Amino acid sequence: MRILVVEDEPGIANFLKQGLEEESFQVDVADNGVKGLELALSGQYNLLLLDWMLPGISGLELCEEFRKKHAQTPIIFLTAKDTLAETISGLQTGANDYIKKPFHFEELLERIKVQLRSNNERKTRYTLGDIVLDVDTVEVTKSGGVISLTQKEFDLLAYLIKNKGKVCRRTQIIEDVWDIHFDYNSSVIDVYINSLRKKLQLNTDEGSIQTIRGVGYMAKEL
Amino acid sequence: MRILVVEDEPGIANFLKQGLEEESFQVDVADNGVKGLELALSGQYNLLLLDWMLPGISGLELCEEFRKKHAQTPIIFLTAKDTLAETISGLQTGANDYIKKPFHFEELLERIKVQLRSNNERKTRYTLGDIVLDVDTVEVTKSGGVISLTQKEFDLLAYLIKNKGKVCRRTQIIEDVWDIHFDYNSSVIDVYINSLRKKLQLNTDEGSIQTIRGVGYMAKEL
DNA sequence: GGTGATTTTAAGCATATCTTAAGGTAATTT
DNA sequence: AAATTACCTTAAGATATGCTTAAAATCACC
Repeated sequence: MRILVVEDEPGIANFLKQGLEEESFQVDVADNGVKGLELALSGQYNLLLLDWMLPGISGLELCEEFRKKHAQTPIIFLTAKDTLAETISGLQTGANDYIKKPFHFEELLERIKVQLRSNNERKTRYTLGDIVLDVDTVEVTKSGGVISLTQKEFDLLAYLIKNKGKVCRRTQIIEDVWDIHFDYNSSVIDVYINSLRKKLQLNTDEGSIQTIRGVGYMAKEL
Repeated sequence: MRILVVEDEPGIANFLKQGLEEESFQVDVADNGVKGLELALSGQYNLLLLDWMLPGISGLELCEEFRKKHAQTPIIFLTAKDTLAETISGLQTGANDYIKKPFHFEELLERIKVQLRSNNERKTRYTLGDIVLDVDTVEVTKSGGVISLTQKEFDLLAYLIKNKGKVCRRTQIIEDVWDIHFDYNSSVIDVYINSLRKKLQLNTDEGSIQTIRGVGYMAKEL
Protein backbone atom coordinates (compact mmCIF):
# COMPACT_ATOMS: atom_id res chain seq x y z
CA MET A 1 0.00 0.00 0.00
CA ARG A 2 1.51 3.27 -1.12
CA ILE A 3 0.70 6.59 0.52
CA LEU A 4 1.65 10.04 -0.68
CA VAL A 5 2.12 12.69 2.01
CA VAL A 6 2.06 16.31 0.85
CA GLU A 7 3.21 18.45 3.76
CA ASP A 8 5.61 21.37 3.88
CA GLU A 9 6.57 21.26 7.54
CA PRO A 10 9.50 18.85 7.72
CA GLY A 11 8.74 17.91 11.32
CA ILE A 12 5.25 16.69 10.62
CA ALA A 13 6.24 15.13 7.32
CA ASN A 14 8.96 13.03 8.90
CA PHE A 15 6.76 12.07 11.79
CA LEU A 16 4.14 10.81 9.37
CA LYS A 17 6.58 9.05 7.09
CA GLN A 18 8.22 7.22 9.94
CA GLY A 19 5.00 6.28 11.66
CA LEU A 20 3.35 5.02 8.52
CA GLU A 21 6.38 3.07 7.43
CA GLU A 22 6.36 1.32 10.77
CA GLU A 23 2.88 0.21 9.82
CA SER A 24 4.43 -1.16 6.62
CA PHE A 25 3.04 1.39 4.24
CA GLN A 26 5.27 2.67 1.50
CA VAL A 27 5.44 6.42 1.93
CA ASP A 28 6.58 9.22 -0.37
CA VAL A 29 6.69 12.83 0.76
CA ALA A 30 6.32 16.00 -1.31
CA ASP A 31 6.99 19.32 0.38
CA ASN A 32 4.95 21.50 -1.94
CA GLY A 33 1.76 21.35 -3.95
CA VAL A 34 3.28 21.29 -7.41
CA LYS A 35 5.53 18.37 -6.70
CA GLY A 36 2.70 16.72 -4.83
CA LEU A 37 0.31 16.94 -7.75
CA GLU A 38 2.91 15.63 -10.12
CA LEU A 39 3.60 12.60 -7.98
CA ALA A 40 -0.06 12.03 -7.26
CA LEU A 41 -0.93 12.00 -10.94
CA SER A 42 1.55 9.23 -11.56
CA GLY A 43 -1.24 7.13 -10.15
CA GLN A 44 0.83 4.81 -8.05
CA TYR A 45 -0.71 5.70 -4.68
CA ASN A 46 -3.53 4.07 -2.80
CA LEU A 47 -4.20 7.11 -0.64
CA LEU A 48 -3.31 10.82 -0.46
CA LEU A 49 -2.61 12.66 2.77
CA LEU A 50 -2.76 16.39 2.07
CA ASP A 51 -1.94 19.36 4.20
CA TRP A 52 -4.51 22.08 3.70
CA MET A 53 -2.03 24.96 3.69
CA LEU A 54 0.72 24.44 1.16
CA PRO A 55 3.15 26.68 -0.67
CA GLY A 56 2.47 26.83 -4.41
CA ILE A 57 -0.71 24.92 -5.16
CA SER A 58 -2.98 24.61 -2.13
CA GLY A 59 -4.22 21.27 -0.94
CA LEU A 60 -7.68 22.16 -2.19
CA GLU A 61 -6.48 22.88 -5.71
CA LEU A 62 -4.38 19.75 -5.70
CA CYS A 63 -7.40 17.76 -4.66
CA GLU A 64 -9.60 19.23 -7.37
CA GLU A 65 -7.05 18.70 -10.08
CA PHE A 66 -6.29 15.19 -8.94
CA ARG A 67 -9.95 14.20 -8.84
CA LYS A 68 -10.38 14.95 -12.53
CA LYS A 69 -8.19 12.00 -13.33
CA HIS A 70 -8.62 9.71 -10.37
CA ALA A 71 -12.08 9.36 -8.96
CA GLN A 72 -11.31 6.42 -6.71
CA THR A 73 -8.20 7.15 -4.68
CA PRO A 74 -9.19 8.33 -1.19
CA ILE A 75 -7.93 11.69 0.06
CA ILE A 76 -7.54 12.73 3.70
CA PHE A 77 -6.85 16.32 4.66
CA LEU A 78 -4.69 17.44 7.55
CA THR A 79 -6.07 20.72 8.74
CA ALA A 80 -5.20 23.29 11.40
CA LYS A 81 -7.92 24.48 13.72
CA ASP A 82 -8.15 27.94 12.21
CA THR A 83 -8.87 26.62 8.73
CA LEU A 84 -11.32 23.98 9.84
CA ALA A 85 -14.35 25.71 8.40
CA GLU A 86 -12.74 26.03 5.00
CA THR A 87 -11.64 22.44 5.05
CA ILE A 88 -15.14 21.32 5.73
CA SER A 89 -16.40 23.13 2.68
CA GLY A 90 -13.44 21.64 0.90
CA LEU A 91 -14.79 18.19 1.52
CA GLN A 92 -17.30 19.03 -1.17
CA THR A 93 -14.53 19.02 -3.73
CA GLY A 94 -13.88 15.37 -3.35
CA ALA A 95 -11.94 14.66 -0.20
CA ASN A 96 -13.02 11.63 1.79
CA ASP A 97 -12.06 12.62 5.30
CA TYR A 98 -10.15 15.20 7.31
CA ILE A 99 -8.35 15.26 10.61
CA LYS A 100 -7.60 18.24 12.82
CA LYS A 101 -4.08 19.16 13.86
CA PRO A 102 -2.84 18.33 16.36
CA PHE A 103 -3.98 14.74 16.02
CA HIS A 104 -3.19 11.43 17.62
CA PHE A 105 -1.32 9.21 15.23
CA GLU A 106 -3.53 6.31 16.23
CA GLU A 107 -6.59 8.12 15.06
CA LEU A 108 -5.04 9.08 11.77
CA LEU A 109 -4.02 5.49 11.24
CA GLU A 110 -7.53 4.27 11.78
CA ARG A 111 -9.02 6.82 9.46
CA ILE A 112 -6.55 5.71 6.83
CA LYS A 113 -7.57 2.13 7.34
CA VAL A 114 -11.24 2.99 7.08
CA GLN A 115 -10.65 4.65 3.74
CA LEU A 116 -8.49 1.88 2.38
CA ARG A 117 -10.94 -0.73 3.53
CA SER A 118 -14.07 0.85 2.11
CA ASN A 119 -12.39 1.75 -1.11
CA ASN A 120 -10.12 -1.13 -1.78
CA GLU A 121 -12.53 -3.98 -1.36
CA ARG A 122 -11.08 -5.22 -4.58
CA LYS A 123 -7.53 -4.61 -5.55
CA THR A 124 -7.36 -2.68 -8.76
CA ARG A 125 -3.71 -1.73 -9.05
CA TYR A 126 -0.64 -3.90 -9.14
CA THR A 127 2.99 -2.89 -9.28
CA LEU A 128 6.30 -4.34 -10.33
CA GLY A 129 9.19 -2.00 -9.63
CA ASP A 130 8.10 1.32 -11.05
CA ILE A 131 5.60 -0.32 -13.35
CA VAL A 132 1.98 0.24 -12.34
CA LEU A 133 -0.81 -1.82 -13.84
CA ASP A 134 -4.32 -0.51 -13.29
CA VAL A 135 -7.17 -2.92 -13.93
CA ASP A 136 -9.79 -0.18 -13.77
CA THR A 137 -8.31 1.96 -16.46
CA VAL A 138 -6.65 -0.93 -18.30
CA GLU A 139 -3.54 1.16 -18.34
CA VAL A 140 0.10 0.50 -17.65
CA THR A 141 2.59 3.16 -16.66
CA LYS A 142 6.29 3.04 -16.10
CA SER A 143 7.79 5.79 -13.94
CA GLY A 144 4.64 7.76 -14.62
CA GLY A 145 4.71 7.48 -18.41
CA VAL A 146 1.89 5.59 -20.08
CA ILE A 147 2.89 2.48 -22.00
CA SER A 148 0.47 1.44 -24.70
CA LEU A 149 -0.22 -2.28 -24.62
CA THR A 150 -2.58 -4.47 -26.60
CA GLN A 151 -5.21 -6.54 -24.85
CA LYS A 152 -3.23 -9.78 -24.84
CA GLU A 153 -0.09 -8.00 -23.77
CA PHE A 154 -2.01 -6.45 -20.92
CA ASP A 155 -3.56 -9.76 -19.89
CA LEU A 156 -0.24 -11.52 -19.87
CA LEU A 157 1.48 -8.77 -17.91
CA ALA A 158 -1.39 -8.69 -15.44
CA TYR A 159 -1.15 -12.43 -14.98
CA LEU A 160 2.56 -12.32 -14.35
CA ILE A 161 2.40 -9.37 -11.98
CA LYS A 162 -0.49 -10.82 -10.03
CA ASN A 163 1.68 -13.90 -9.54
CA LYS A 164 4.77 -11.84 -8.92
CA GLY A 165 7.52 -13.84 -7.24
CA LYS A 166 5.95 -17.11 -8.32
CA VAL A 167 6.95 -19.04 -11.41
CA CYS A 168 4.20 -19.22 -14.01
CA ARG A 169 4.41 -22.40 -16.07
CA ARG A 170 3.83 -22.15 -19.78
CA THR A 171 0.90 -24.53 -19.58
CA GLN A 172 -0.70 -22.42 -16.87
CA ILE A 173 -0.22 -19.26 -18.86
CA ILE A 174 -1.73 -20.76 -21.98
CA GLU A 175 -4.68 -21.94 -19.93
CA ASP A 176 -5.29 -18.83 -17.89
CA VAL A 177 -4.43 -16.11 -20.36
CA TRP A 178 -5.23 -17.75 -23.67
CA ASP A 179 -7.96 -20.03 -22.40
CA ILE A 180 -6.58 -22.97 -24.33
CA HIS A 181 -7.19 -26.19 -22.46
CA PHE A 182 -5.71 -28.76 -24.81
CA ASP A 183 -2.25 -29.46 -26.11
CA TYR A 184 -0.59 -26.60 -27.80
CA ASN A 185 2.62 -26.18 -29.67
CA SER A 186 3.02 -22.59 -30.40
CA SER A 187 5.38 -19.82 -29.57
CA VAL A 188 2.72 -17.23 -28.85
CA ILE A 189 3.92 -16.80 -25.32
CA ASP A 190 7.48 -16.20 -26.42
CA VAL A 191 6.32 -13.60 -28.88
CA TYR A 192 4.32 -11.75 -26.29
CA ILE A 193 7.00 -11.91 -23.64
CA ASN A 194 9.34 -10.47 -26.20
CA SER A 195 7.08 -7.57 -27.01
CA LEU A 196 6.43 -6.89 -23.32
CA ARG A 197 10.10 -6.74 -22.57
CA LYS A 198 10.60 -4.42 -25.51
CA LYS A 199 7.79 -2.05 -24.69
CA LEU A 200 8.63 -1.94 -20.99
CA GLN A 201 12.35 -1.82 -21.62
CA LEU A 202 13.01 -4.66 -19.27
CA ASN A 203 16.64 -5.54 -19.47
CA THR A 204 18.05 -6.85 -16.29
CA ASP A 205 17.96 -3.78 -14.09
CA GLU A 206 14.88 -3.06 -12.03
CA GLY A 207 11.82 -5.29 -11.67
CA SER A 208 11.69 -7.55 -14.67
CA ILE A 209 10.34 -10.70 -16.25
CA GLN A 210 12.73 -13.59 -15.81
CA THR A 211 12.63 -16.68 -17.95
CA ILE A 212 12.81 -19.94 -16.08
CA ARG A 213 14.19 -22.33 -18.63
CA GLY A 214 12.11 -25.44 -19.16
CA VAL A 215 9.31 -24.12 -16.98
CA GLY A 216 8.01 -20.68 -17.78
CA TYR A 217 8.38 -17.09 -16.66
CA MET A 218 8.40 -15.11 -13.45
CA ALA A 219 7.85 -11.43 -12.67
CA LYS A 220 10.25 -10.40 -9.96
CA GLU A 221 11.13 -7.26 -8.04
CA LEU A 222 14.79 -6.58 -7.69
CA MET B 1 -32.89 12.95 5.69
CA ARG B 2 -33.73 10.68 8.60
CA ILE B 3 -31.23 9.88 11.30
CA LEU B 4 -31.57 7.29 14.03
CA VAL B 5 -29.78 8.04 17.30
CA VAL B 6 -29.23 5.11 19.65
CA GLU B 7 -28.05 6.51 22.96
CA ASP B 8 -29.01 5.68 26.51
CA GLU B 9 -27.93 8.85 28.28
CA PRO B 10 -30.93 11.18 27.99
CA GLY B 11 -28.78 14.28 28.18
CA ILE B 12 -26.69 13.43 25.17
CA ALA B 13 -29.64 12.00 23.29
CA ASN B 14 -31.64 15.19 23.65
CA PHE B 15 -28.67 17.34 22.83
CA LEU B 16 -28.20 15.41 19.60
CA LYS B 17 -31.86 15.33 18.68
CA GLN B 18 -32.25 19.03 19.17
CA GLY B 19 -29.06 19.97 17.39
CA LEU B 20 -29.72 17.77 14.40
CA GLU B 21 -33.32 18.88 14.09
CA GLU B 22 -32.12 22.47 13.94
CA GLU B 23 -30.14 21.34 10.93
CA SER B 24 -33.42 20.07 9.53
CA PHE B 25 -32.75 16.37 9.88
CA GLN B 26 -35.59 14.16 11.05
CA VAL B 27 -34.36 12.42 14.18
CA ASP B 28 -35.61 9.39 16.09
CA VAL B 29 -34.06 8.29 19.35
CA ALA B 30 -33.85 4.80 20.83
CA ASP B 31 -32.54 4.47 24.36
CA ASN B 32 -31.42 0.84 24.15
CA GLY B 33 -29.94 -1.57 21.66
CA VAL B 34 -32.95 -3.79 21.15
CA LYS B 35 -35.29 -0.96 20.29
CA GLY B 36 -32.53 0.59 18.24
CA LEU B 37 -32.02 -2.49 16.12
CA GLU B 38 -35.71 -2.87 15.59
CA LEU B 39 -36.08 0.69 14.38
CA ALA B 40 -32.92 0.52 12.29
CA LEU B 41 -34.09 -2.59 10.48
CA SER B 42 -37.24 -0.80 9.42
CA GLY B 43 -34.91 0.65 6.83
CA GLN B 44 -36.23 4.19 6.89
CA TYR B 45 -33.02 5.90 7.98
CA ASN B 46 -30.30 7.51 5.95
CA LEU B 47 -27.75 7.30 8.74
CA LEU B 48 -27.25 5.62 12.12
CA LEU B 49 -25.61 7.31 15.09
CA LEU B 50 -24.73 4.62 17.63
CA ASP B 51 -23.41 4.88 21.13
CA TRP B 52 -20.77 2.26 21.72
CA MET B 53 -21.91 1.36 25.23
CA LEU B 54 -25.55 0.44 25.32
CA PRO B 55 -27.76 -1.53 27.66
CA GLY B 56 -29.06 -4.72 26.09
CA ILE B 57 -27.48 -5.17 22.69
CA SER B 58 -24.21 -3.27 22.39
CA GLY B 59 -23.58 -0.85 19.57
CA LEU B 60 -21.17 -3.33 18.05
CA GLU B 61 -23.70 -6.14 17.94
CA LEU B 62 -26.33 -3.79 16.60
CA CYS B 63 -23.95 -2.73 13.86
CA GLU B 64 -23.11 -6.29 12.88
CA GLU B 65 -26.72 -7.37 12.82
CA PHE B 66 -27.81 -4.32 10.89
CA ARG B 67 -25.08 -4.71 8.27
CA LYS B 68 -26.38 -8.14 7.33
CA LYS B 69 -29.44 -6.51 5.87
CA HIS B 70 -28.30 -3.02 4.95
CA ALA B 71 -24.90 -2.68 3.40
CA GLN B 72 -25.27 0.92 2.31
CA THR B 73 -26.56 2.97 5.22
CA PRO B 74 -23.65 4.77 6.88
CA ILE B 75 -22.99 4.20 10.57
CA ILE B 76 -21.15 6.57 12.91
CA PHE B 77 -20.13 5.52 16.42
CA LEU B 78 -20.04 7.77 19.43
CA THR B 79 -17.33 6.49 21.66
CA ALA B 80 -15.94 7.40 25.08
CA LYS B 81 -12.23 7.76 25.51
CA ASP B 82 -11.80 4.59 27.50
CA THR B 83 -13.36 2.43 24.82
CA LEU B 84 -11.57 4.04 21.91
CA ALA B 85 -9.38 1.06 21.19
CA GLU B 86 -12.37 -1.25 21.02
CA THR B 87 -14.22 1.12 18.77
CA ILE B 88 -11.35 1.20 16.39
CA SER B 89 -11.41 -2.53 16.08
CA GLY B 90 -15.16 -2.18 15.77
CA LEU B 91 -14.73 -0.24 12.57
CA GLN B 92 -13.83 -3.55 11.02
CA THR B 93 -17.37 -4.74 11.53
CA GLY B 94 -18.78 -2.25 9.09
CA ALA B 95 -18.95 1.19 10.67
CA ASN B 96 -18.02 4.10 8.48
CA ASP B 97 -16.70 6.57 11.02
CA TYR B 98 -16.48 7.28 14.71
CA ILE B 99 -16.22 10.33 16.90
CA LYS B 100 -14.78 10.60 20.38
CA LYS B 101 -16.75 11.91 23.33
CA PRO B 102 -16.68 14.68 24.21
CA PHE B 103 -17.04 16.09 20.73
CA HIS B 104 -17.86 19.39 19.14
CA PHE B 105 -21.26 19.29 17.60
CA GLU B 106 -19.88 21.06 14.55
CA GLU B 107 -17.50 18.23 13.87
CA LEU B 108 -20.14 15.57 14.28
CA LEU B 109 -22.33 17.47 11.88
CA GLU B 110 -19.63 17.59 9.28
CA ARG B 111 -18.83 13.93 9.61
CA ILE B 112 -22.50 13.20 9.13
CA LYS B 113 -22.55 15.32 6.01
CA VAL B 114 -19.48 13.58 4.65
CA GLN B 115 -21.13 10.22 5.06
CA LEU B 116 -24.39 11.30 3.53
CA ARG B 117 -22.64 12.93 0.64
CA SER B 118 -20.32 10.10 -0.22
CA ASN B 119 -23.07 7.58 0.17
CA ASN B 120 -25.94 9.29 -1.48
CA GLU B 121 -24.27 10.37 -4.69
CA ARG B 122 -27.18 12.65 -5.27
CA LYS B 123 -25.10 14.38 -7.84
CA THR B 124 -27.20 15.69 -10.64
CA ARG B 125 -24.66 17.39 -12.87
CA TYR B 126 -21.61 15.78 -14.35
CA THR B 127 -18.88 17.30 -16.45
CA LEU B 128 -16.29 16.19 -18.93
CA GLY B 129 -14.10 19.03 -20.08
CA ASP B 130 -16.52 21.75 -21.13
CA ILE B 131 -19.34 19.29 -21.57
CA VAL B 132 -22.00 19.49 -18.87
CA LEU B 133 -24.57 16.77 -18.45
CA ASP B 134 -27.56 17.48 -16.24
CA VAL B 135 -29.55 14.47 -15.13
CA ASP B 136 -32.41 16.57 -13.78
CA THR B 137 -33.11 18.46 -16.95
CA VAL B 138 -31.84 15.69 -19.25
CA GLU B 139 -29.81 18.25 -21.07
CA VAL B 140 -26.27 18.34 -22.37
CA THR B 141 -24.36 21.49 -23.13
CA LYS B 142 -20.95 22.04 -24.61
CA SER B 143 -19.27 25.36 -23.92
CA GLY B 144 -22.70 26.67 -23.03
CA GLY B 145 -24.45 25.60 -26.22
CA VAL B 146 -27.17 22.98 -25.93
CA ILE B 147 -26.55 19.70 -27.74
CA SER B 148 -29.65 17.76 -28.64
CA LEU B 149 -29.29 14.07 -27.86
CA THR B 150 -31.68 11.17 -28.07
CA GLN B 151 -32.49 9.14 -24.98
CA LYS B 152 -30.04 6.33 -25.63
CA GLU B 153 -27.33 8.76 -26.60
CA PHE B 154 -27.92 10.58 -23.33
CA ASP B 155 -27.92 7.39 -21.30
CA LEU B 156 -24.69 6.20 -22.84
CA LEU B 157 -22.97 9.54 -22.36
CA ALA B 158 -24.19 9.71 -18.77
CA TYR B 159 -22.86 6.24 -18.08
CA LEU B 160 -19.48 7.06 -19.52
CA ILE B 161 -19.17 10.39 -17.73
CA LYS B 162 -20.28 8.96 -14.40
CA ASN B 163 -17.49 6.43 -14.78
CA LYS B 164 -15.06 8.99 -16.08
CA GLY B 165 -11.49 7.83 -15.80
CA LYS B 166 -12.50 4.20 -15.63
CA VAL B 167 -12.76 1.90 -18.60
CA CYS B 168 -16.30 0.77 -19.33
CA ARG B 169 -16.28 -2.68 -20.84
CA ARG B 170 -18.63 -3.37 -23.71
CA THR B 171 -20.37 -6.08 -21.72
CA GLN B 172 -20.91 -3.70 -18.82
CA ILE B 173 -22.28 -1.02 -21.11
CA ILE B 174 -24.68 -3.40 -22.78
CA GLU B 175 -25.84 -4.55 -19.36
CA ASP B 176 -26.14 -1.21 -17.64
CA VAL B 177 -27.30 1.01 -20.48
CA TRP B 178 -29.17 -1.46 -22.68
CA ASP B 179 -30.21 -3.82 -19.93
CA ILE B 180 -29.26 -6.86 -21.97
CA HIS B 181 -28.03 -9.64 -19.72
CA PHE B 182 -27.24 -12.36 -22.20
CA ASP B 183 -24.81 -12.75 -25.02
CA TYR B 184 -25.00 -10.15 -27.66
CA ASN B 185 -23.29 -9.60 -30.94
CA SER B 186 -24.26 -6.27 -32.20
CA SER B 187 -22.65 -3.03 -33.06
CA VAL B 188 -25.19 -0.80 -31.33
CA ILE B 189 -22.57 0.57 -29.03
CA ASP B 190 -20.30 1.48 -31.91
CA VAL B 191 -23.10 3.26 -33.65
CA TYR B 192 -23.98 5.29 -30.60
CA ILE B 193 -20.40 6.14 -29.77
CA ASN B 194 -20.05 7.30 -33.31
CA SER B 195 -23.04 9.57 -33.12
CA LEU B 196 -21.99 10.95 -29.73
CA ARG B 197 -18.56 11.80 -31.03
CA LYS B 198 -20.13 13.47 -34.03
CA LYS B 199 -22.68 15.52 -32.13
CA LEU B 200 -20.20 16.54 -29.46
CA GLN B 201 -17.41 17.08 -31.95
CA LEU B 202 -15.00 14.98 -29.97
CA ASN B 203 -11.85 14.60 -31.92
CA THR B 204 -8.78 14.27 -29.84
CA ASP B 205 -8.58 17.69 -28.29
CA GLU B 206 -10.29 18.34 -24.98
CA GLY B 207 -12.03 15.78 -22.78
CA SER B 208 -13.09 12.98 -25.03
CA ILE B 209 -14.27 9.41 -25.35
CA GLN B 210 -11.37 7.09 -25.90
CA THR B 211 -11.79 3.65 -27.34
CA ILE B 212 -9.86 0.95 -25.56
CA ARG B 213 -9.50 -1.68 -28.22
CA GLY B 214 -10.63 -5.12 -27.17
CA VAL B 215 -12.19 -3.77 -23.98
CA GLY B 216 -14.54 -0.85 -24.36
CA TYR B 217 -14.59 2.91 -23.99
CA MET B 218 -13.46 5.48 -21.47
CA ALA B 219 -14.41 9.11 -20.91
CA LYS B 220 -11.31 11.01 -19.98
CA GLU B 221 -10.32 14.57 -19.18
CA LEU B 222 -7.21 15.76 -20.88
C1' DG C 1 -53.40 3.93 -38.58
C1' DG C 2 -49.96 7.11 -40.25
C1' DT C 3 -45.89 9.87 -39.76
C1' DG C 4 -41.46 11.11 -38.12
C1' DA C 5 -37.99 10.19 -34.83
C1' DT C 6 -35.36 6.84 -32.65
C1' DT C 7 -33.23 2.51 -32.26
C1' DT C 8 -31.26 -1.59 -34.14
C1' DT C 9 -29.29 -4.49 -37.69
C1' DA C 10 -26.24 -5.31 -41.34
C1' DA C 11 -22.39 -4.86 -44.49
C1' DG C 12 -18.07 -3.00 -46.34
C1' DC C 13 -13.89 -1.14 -45.20
C1' DA C 14 -9.60 -0.01 -42.72
C1' DT C 15 -6.50 -1.21 -39.48
C1' DA C 16 -4.81 -2.99 -35.00
C1' DT C 17 -3.96 -7.21 -33.11
C1' DC C 18 -3.02 -12.09 -32.95
C1' DT C 19 -0.90 -16.20 -34.55
C1' DT C 20 2.13 -18.89 -37.22
C1' DA C 21 6.36 -20.07 -38.98
C1' DA C 22 11.16 -19.89 -39.75
C1' DG C 23 15.91 -18.76 -38.84
C1' DG C 24 18.93 -17.47 -35.21
C1' DT C 25 20.96 -17.68 -30.43
C1' DA C 26 21.95 -19.50 -26.02
C1' DA C 27 21.98 -23.12 -22.73
C1' DT C 28 22.26 -28.13 -21.77
C1' DT C 29 23.30 -32.81 -22.77
C1' DT C 30 25.82 -36.54 -24.93
C1' DA D 1 32.69 -30.35 -29.68
C1' DA D 2 28.61 -31.78 -31.78
C1' DA D 3 23.92 -32.50 -31.09
C1' DT D 4 19.86 -31.34 -28.87
C1' DT D 5 16.70 -28.59 -26.72
C1' DA D 6 14.53 -24.42 -25.36
C1' DC D 7 14.04 -19.80 -26.13
C1' DC D 8 14.40 -15.28 -28.77
C1' DT D 9 13.36 -12.42 -32.65
C1' DT D 10 11.36 -11.01 -36.82
C1' DA D 11 8.17 -10.64 -40.39
C1' DA D 12 4.18 -11.82 -42.89
C1' DG D 13 -0.44 -13.86 -43.31
C1' DA D 14 -4.78 -14.53 -40.84
C1' DT D 15 -8.16 -12.78 -37.77
C1' DA D 16 -10.77 -9.78 -35.10
C1' DT D 17 -12.28 -5.35 -33.84
C1' DG D 18 -14.02 -0.94 -34.50
C1' DC D 19 -15.68 2.77 -37.67
C1' DT D 20 -18.95 4.32 -40.80
C1' DT D 21 -22.99 4.37 -43.52
C1' DA D 22 -27.46 3.15 -44.93
C1' DA D 23 -31.48 0.72 -44.62
C1' DA D 24 -34.83 -1.91 -41.82
C1' DA D 25 -37.42 -2.28 -37.58
C1' DT D 26 -39.44 -0.26 -33.79
C1' DC D 27 -41.47 3.27 -31.05
C1' DA D 28 -44.17 7.44 -29.88
C1' DC D 29 -47.20 10.70 -30.85
C1' DC D 30 -50.92 12.70 -33.21
